[in-house]
Amino acid sequence: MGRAPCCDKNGLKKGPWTPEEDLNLINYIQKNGPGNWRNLPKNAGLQRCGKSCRLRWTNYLRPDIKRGRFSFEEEETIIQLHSVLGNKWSAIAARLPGRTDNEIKNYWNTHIRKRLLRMGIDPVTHAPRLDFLDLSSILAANSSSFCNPSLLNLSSLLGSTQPLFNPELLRLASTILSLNNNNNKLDHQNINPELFNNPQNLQESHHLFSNGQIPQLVQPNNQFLQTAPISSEGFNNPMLAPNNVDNNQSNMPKIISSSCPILSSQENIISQPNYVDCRSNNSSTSNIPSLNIGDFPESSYFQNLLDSYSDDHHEAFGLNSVMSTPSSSTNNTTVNNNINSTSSTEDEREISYCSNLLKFEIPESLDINDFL
DNA sequence: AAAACTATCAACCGCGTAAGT
DNA sequence: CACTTACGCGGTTGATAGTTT
Repeated sequence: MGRAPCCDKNGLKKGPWTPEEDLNLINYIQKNGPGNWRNLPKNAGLQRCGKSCRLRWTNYLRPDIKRGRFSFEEEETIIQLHSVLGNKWSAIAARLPGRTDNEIKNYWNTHIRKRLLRMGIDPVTHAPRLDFLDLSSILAANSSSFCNPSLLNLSSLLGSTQPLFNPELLRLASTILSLNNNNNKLDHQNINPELFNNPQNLQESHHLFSNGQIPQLVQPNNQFLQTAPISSEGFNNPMLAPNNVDNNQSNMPKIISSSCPILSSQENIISQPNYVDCRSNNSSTSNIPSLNIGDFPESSYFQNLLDSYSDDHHEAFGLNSVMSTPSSSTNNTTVNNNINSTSSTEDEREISYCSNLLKFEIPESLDINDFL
C-alpha cells in the first residue's frame, strides 16, 4: 500500500521559519493546543506542511524545551541510555527533560560519537575497538617525549584530549612491557589490573602471562573470550596480585597508579564487579567471582565502566537510577569532585572519563623506533 | 582579506505503525 | 478485515557560523 502524502505540498513553504511564522504557530497552539497537525497550518494561516509545524513546535517552540549546552550529567545519561537503547532517540529524550530527540541525536552525532571514537570505543556497540584508533599520529606527535628518557606521563603523551583507557594505548602499554622484559615474561606485580579488564587487551595480551593462563571473561554478548583455568598461583596472575608490591624492584616500565575519577575506587584499584576483583589478596580460584556481564543483555564495556564507578558512588550514575528516575540525572551534582558538571570543556569532559588511569615510567633503553 | 574547510543544528524526507473508517 | 490517514521516529541534508590556511 502506498503511503499517503502528509499534505499537499504545492505552494507550501519550506526552509527556515520566520519569527512571524513562529508567532502564528505559538499563538494558535496556545489557543487550541497541539494536535491535528494536518489541519493546523490551514487553521493557523500558515503556508506550511503539518509535519513541518509539528517539528517546529516539538523541536523548537515548545515552552518546556531546555536550550543550551548539555551538562556532563546529561551527556553521561545519554551515553548510558544509548548503550542500552541504541538510536532510540525519542526514548532517550523521554529520560532527559527539556531535551528533544532531534537535539540529542544531533549532539550524539556531533560530539559524543566522535569522542567515543577517539576513545577507541565503538559508538554503536559501546565496545572497545582497536581499529578506530590512529595511534601513529599520536606517537608521531609525541615522539620527542618518547625520546626523552626521563619519566613519561602517558597523559601528556596523548595530549589533553586523549583518554587513557583507550584500548590501543593499553595494547601499547602491553607491548612496551613485553618488549622491555628480558625474560619475555611479565613482572605481574607492576601491572595495573585495568590493563586486562578490557577483554580485547586481555585476549591480545595472552602471551604476557607467565603461565599463559588468563582469567575467564564473558563479553557483553556472553561469549567466552578465554576459557583457561585460573592459576592457583595468585602471584603469577596480575589480576589476582596483591597491591602491596614494590614498584622499584624491576627496570620494567612502571604503571604507577590508577586514579581515574570514574573508574577507580577509593583504593586506587578498579572495582569492576563484572570482571575480576583485583583487590583480592586471596589467590584461591574459589574467590574468583563469576565474570558474567549479562545483567543487562545489551550492556557494554563502557556501560560496565560507568556502572562500576557508580557502584562506588552511591549509584550516582548507575543505569538503574537513570532508568528509574528520569529527572535525577540532571539534578545530581555528587557524581565526581573532579568533574565540573556545568562548565567543563569538551577536553575536560573527555579527560574526566579516564584521566590518569595509567602513568608509565619509560626506561632509557627503550627505543621508540620499535613502535613507529 | 579571502578562500577553503569544518562543525553545528534546524529542517526535511521516507518509513513504520497506530488509529480510524 | 482491508484500506486510509495521521503521527512519530530515525536518517539525512543543507544552510550557516566558525575556524584554518
